[in-house]
Amino acid sequence: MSPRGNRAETAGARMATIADVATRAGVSTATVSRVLNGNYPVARATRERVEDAVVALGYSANAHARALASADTRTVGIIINDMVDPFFSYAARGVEMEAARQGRLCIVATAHGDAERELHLIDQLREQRADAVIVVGGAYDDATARAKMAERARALARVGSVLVLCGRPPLGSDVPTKTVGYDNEGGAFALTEHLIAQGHRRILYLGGPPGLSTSVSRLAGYRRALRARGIDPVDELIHEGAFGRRFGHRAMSEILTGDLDYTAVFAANDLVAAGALQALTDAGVRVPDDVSLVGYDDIPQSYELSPRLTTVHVPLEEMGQEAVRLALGDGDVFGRSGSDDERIVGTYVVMRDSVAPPAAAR
Amino acid sequence: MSPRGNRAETAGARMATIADVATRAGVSTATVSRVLNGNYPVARATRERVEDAVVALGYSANAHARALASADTRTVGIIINDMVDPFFSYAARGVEMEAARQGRLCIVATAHGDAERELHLIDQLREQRADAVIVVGGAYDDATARAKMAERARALARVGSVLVLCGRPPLGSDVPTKTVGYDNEGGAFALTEHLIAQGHRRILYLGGPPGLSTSVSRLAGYRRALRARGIDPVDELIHEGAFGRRFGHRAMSEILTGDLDYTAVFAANDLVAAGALQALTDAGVRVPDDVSLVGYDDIPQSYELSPRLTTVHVPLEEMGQEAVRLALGDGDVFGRSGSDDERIVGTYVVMRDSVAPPAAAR
DNA sequence: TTGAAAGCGCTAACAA
DNA sequence: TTGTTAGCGCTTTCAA
Repeated sequence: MSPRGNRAETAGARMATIADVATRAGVSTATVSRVLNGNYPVARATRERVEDAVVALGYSANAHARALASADTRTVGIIINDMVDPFFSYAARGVEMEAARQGRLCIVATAHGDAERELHLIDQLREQRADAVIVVGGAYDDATARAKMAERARALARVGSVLVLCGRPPLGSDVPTKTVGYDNEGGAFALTEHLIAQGHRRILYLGGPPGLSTSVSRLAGYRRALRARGIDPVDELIHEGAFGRRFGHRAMSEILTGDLDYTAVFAANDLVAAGALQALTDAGVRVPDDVSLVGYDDIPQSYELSPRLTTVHVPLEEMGQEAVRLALGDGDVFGRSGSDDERIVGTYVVMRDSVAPPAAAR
Repeated sequence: MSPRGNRAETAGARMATIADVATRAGVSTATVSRVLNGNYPVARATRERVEDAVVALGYSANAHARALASADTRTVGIIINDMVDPFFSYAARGVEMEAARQGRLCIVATAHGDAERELHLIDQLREQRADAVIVVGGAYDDATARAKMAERARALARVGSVLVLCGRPPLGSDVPTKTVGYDNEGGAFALTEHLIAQGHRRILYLGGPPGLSTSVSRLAGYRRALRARGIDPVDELIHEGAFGRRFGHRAMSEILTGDLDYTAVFAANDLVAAGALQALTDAGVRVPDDVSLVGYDDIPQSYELSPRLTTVHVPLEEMGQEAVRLALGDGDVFGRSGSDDERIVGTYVVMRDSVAPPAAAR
């Protein structure tokens, strides 16, 4: 008997291997491999015999044996914060669909904002020898975190994989990563400018986990736009916290109970804006008549709010798609297309119905 | 030289294998394997030497070699229609989180409603030897489709995996599958009854792809409830189509241009309801004052609509979690907990603000 | 408590 | 166009 029983024996009939197919077709395993992969010429008659044997035996190639014997695994890993957050699920959709287009499978894991867990997941994905590991979303960008991440990037490179940072600052040119990003600072600047152009001068900034790179950049853009127009950003108008709808609702509600003075709200993302909008509406504050409101990301829901939300469009799905292209190429016979290490996707302000001049200016 | 270069050689330094660790620690590979897996006693001193070697070498076990040599892959596959549809992303979240809790990775693939693609994905997941393959969502339940799916179920069983049908009718007790479901017919019945109890008699039924098991059941519940109250379901009030927001909007808009008579709308899911609500609102029809509206699934967005939507709560995330538990157990040392093949999760009507008695009755 | 060694199922170099 | 065969890196039986 063999040294151990494998799972299929447990399940009943032994499952067919390439050797069984070879025997039944009267050829060698090498030939079977060739027809399966279609990478070497095989005589028509031979091929047909092999194909028949495959069907007759219900043969299913073992991807692990294949991965072990060859170079790549036809698998990509993606790490997101949450499966149901539109920011992440749209990015994941881009990754999954592009991977699928290339015949690759997609392992998706969630870190829920926990940096340690993110590192652990990268390790797990490295064990899987995923052809690429794509990490989506902002990061807490301190030296320690960067060092740990850089170490993971090198470890991945050592096993022939590649770390792709998606919507997160690069780690430095000495670290083997690819990155696809977009300009948070610039987008926030443009959005704030739009508000200022409408006449707003006291703009409440709401949301984003303090220290998270995405928050930091958006807040920086907000500040720079104010200064550029000679307005001094004041701390009492800046309320960081989180990226969720719940935070938006709670923070806005609290602020509404006070006597803070502002004519517009810059929510750090659309979810926060949605929460804030609900608080505003519940309090009888009309948007945009009484206060203007903007969001960020342009998730589809932002179009469905009433009023439809003015926001910055971020091509989340395209980001995901670009991430796998950058790492793995087009998947075509000519191999990897661009050999650059960084890609920037474009964003733009989309003006809808949640912004108007402040009441005093009308 | 070895017959071929592997990927790591391409990438530079050869990556460390278990043999390297063994050499450096001065033990056999068997011992290294033992400390890595912690499944056999190893002397403390030996263990420490091995652990040091692992760190020093930056060793990362090759999951494929492991999968090849042992029984399970610590991987589960899930097939959904779309990454960003809340119905599916919540189910996927349940699967991913439970899998993660068990230390398993989750391969997620999308079929976009294409039955052939779904079968193909099952085949791919079988090649991966996923410990379980979970298929989420309704199916077109004809004999051919059932036969093909049954064949996949058997093929999976042959490689020691298991097919889990989630929110889809069982294939019959002779087919090796597990299923976790919920009562669509009963939920639709209860929801329709609620509408009737409010005084509605002409209830528009909107949405759901005709023939899809989920649609079929919901429509059946709607019809049965009407008949139970002596109301004859009439075809002119039944408009099937799709499960998306866009369909809801378009269909409702069209109907609004006609002179169809109804006092309530039963949308086949919340997305359809959201689309319909927008059409209604845009047309100046007030919900629930002019017409009542209900949805199905209770996705979080349905709480955020105004008015908040009355709907049937379906525990999507729990369904996903139950699917992996049913297939793989709790992941604890005592092995699989329940050995049943089917689990039903409970649903209930959640009454919010989108239903009122018809105007005529007030 | 440890080691030797036989596979797991496949690919690809080499030879024919 | 095809076959032979040496691995890929790990687990597990068996023996010590």
